[in-house]
Amino acid sequence: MSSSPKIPNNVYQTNNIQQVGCCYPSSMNYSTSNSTNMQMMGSLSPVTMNGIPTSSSTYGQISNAGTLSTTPYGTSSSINVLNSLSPTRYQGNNQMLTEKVNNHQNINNNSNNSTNNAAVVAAAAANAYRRNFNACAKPPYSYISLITMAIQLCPSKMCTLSEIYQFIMDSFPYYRQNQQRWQNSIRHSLSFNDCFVKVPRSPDRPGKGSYWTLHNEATNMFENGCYLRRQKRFKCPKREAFRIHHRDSNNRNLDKSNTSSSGRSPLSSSSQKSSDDSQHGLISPTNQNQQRSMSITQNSFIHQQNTIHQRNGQSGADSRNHPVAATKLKQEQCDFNNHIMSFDPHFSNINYHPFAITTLMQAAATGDGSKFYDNSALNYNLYAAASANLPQPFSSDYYMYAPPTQTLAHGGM
DNA sequence: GAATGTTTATGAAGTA
DNA sequence: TACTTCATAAACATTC
Repeated sequence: MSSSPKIPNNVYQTNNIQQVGCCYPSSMNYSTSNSTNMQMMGSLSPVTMNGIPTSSSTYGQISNAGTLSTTPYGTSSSINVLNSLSPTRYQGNNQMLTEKVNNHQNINNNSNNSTNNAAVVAAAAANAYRRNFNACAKPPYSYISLITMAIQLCPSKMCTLSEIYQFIMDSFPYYRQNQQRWQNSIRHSLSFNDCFVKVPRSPDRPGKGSYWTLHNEATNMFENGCYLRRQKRFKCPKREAFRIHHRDSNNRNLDKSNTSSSGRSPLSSSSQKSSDDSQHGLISPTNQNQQRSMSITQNSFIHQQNTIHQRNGQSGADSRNHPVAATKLKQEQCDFNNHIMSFDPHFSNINYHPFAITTLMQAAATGDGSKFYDNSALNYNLYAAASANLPQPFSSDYYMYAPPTQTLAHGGM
């Protein structure tokens, strides 16, 4: 027998495409620091993506080339090719959109059942391809979106914090870096936003941390399916009423109010949300609105400066926020909504919105791959060829595909 | 002690 | 332009 580690049930592998599944709880250890196998898979360690070193938890799948790749799940004879150029939705523009639609229509017109089936899986591969080939780009999804994805894609609709972390890292290579930074933000988002509700563990499932789920009335925050920015922030009515009440109260007593050195309200209690959340209760208000109002003048000035920067083709002042690519993506989405949905009935259903992460991630399992398209017929053929070797169905709750490998470049055309 | 959870604070960017 | 949403940092508390 081979000395290869046991392959989890939800992991499949072919010579051409590795499907790296992740079934909650993730049973796979991707840490390069603990796995010599991962170091074997990539020729470079630490791995770099477009020159940017990744964290120690980087997957082997995004490593650079190895002629014979050994992974914890087996051996692959394929060559992972990264850093090659591929048009991506992060780099979209109007012309690309037009091309995409044309290609999409051509695909629909010319396809038979066989190629449709191929396209189902190819679509997911294409999406993952784009994701992986943009590994250093920040995904244009907010933390609230990412958490929502994790919860909604989980069959039980509940995730622990660590499972949310894992989902994000599984799905978006960008977040395999600077984990302390974004994980703090994730925790903040969970606590701060009313749309997330903490569910205590049952006695038969002991462990650290609670489960997190979506508030009953917040399950449709992203009803347009695009997960980019919510139309309106969800606020629990009870909490909002409490906030308003207490804000007014605070305003009346503004002169008297005295916060501690940490700025905490006397009402603040770190245990309050947990106890109240489980009962859909209330939390202490914040003074954020007041503080924001005080900074409006400065904010407006900065905003003007950034507008000038953007007119000149420069990014905003703060690189921490969404990259310019996200702006382009949103423009692309806007163009799509305005000009394409109107004449393409296939996209009139929001469930087919190509920017919906649920569409992207579930297509291989349930969807119609023909709704995907790419502006490159070459790439489409590669994906279609790749799909022939993809195992299905698969049982993983969360899944993603490694990028198509170089072997496809020869076999696909 | 590490992971998890809560809150305050600040500022960038989007929207009406 | 005012307001909202989101990202990030940090302090601190709680839980395992």
